Amino acid sequence: MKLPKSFYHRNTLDVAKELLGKYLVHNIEGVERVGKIVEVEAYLGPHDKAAHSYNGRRTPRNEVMYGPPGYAYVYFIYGMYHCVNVVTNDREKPEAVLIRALEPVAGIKEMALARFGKELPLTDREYRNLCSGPGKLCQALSITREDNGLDLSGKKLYITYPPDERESREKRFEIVAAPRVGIAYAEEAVHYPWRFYIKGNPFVSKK
DNA sequence: AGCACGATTGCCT
DNA sequence: GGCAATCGTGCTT
Repeated sequence: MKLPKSFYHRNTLDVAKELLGKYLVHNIEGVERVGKIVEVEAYLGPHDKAAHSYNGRRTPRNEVMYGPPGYAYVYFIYGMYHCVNVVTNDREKPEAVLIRALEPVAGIKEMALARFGKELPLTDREYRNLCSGPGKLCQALSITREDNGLDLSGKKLYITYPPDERESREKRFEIVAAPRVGIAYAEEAVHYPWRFYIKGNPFVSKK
């Protein structure tokens, strides 16, 4: 069951935390690649020095952040990687949540081909490395700028509740809040605890 | 038109 | 732990 638009149309920090445990799905020619979201980061618009929309910056790249919530903001970084975000809160409030890591759920054969160019089985190390970072998960799910602006309640790229109802209703994990990664330039925002991940999950990025 | 750099990753010492 | 890879983007000239 896909998340309703109202899920995204709320306070971005709440959306970020509640995205943990949900399933991100990319459907490529009928084959679904699925991962459970285990790590995210919130970017809070004009007053967040780490955000692409800091100080109201609005360009062709980040235009999607200024649109309605519940859409994908995908950008290209370091000349070789992509990162995928969920646009949140109100229209015209340029806020988003970066998906930083997934626990592989389905379509793992296709993920392995996209990431490592090899067939299953993977080593334990490769398996843990499949989606344990924002660039890695985009490579594994073949998410590119072609996916920028997609409706996350659509058919191509979407987010669902986990299939086990109880899992979504109960809290079966603890959430850790920590400083965000890779934003050393962001001055006072460097220490904001807006990175959230599932405590103890082996697929979270870093060690 | 030119240029510095990035919401990263993986390889090397 | 250090650092190269690699190029689109945003800002300056």
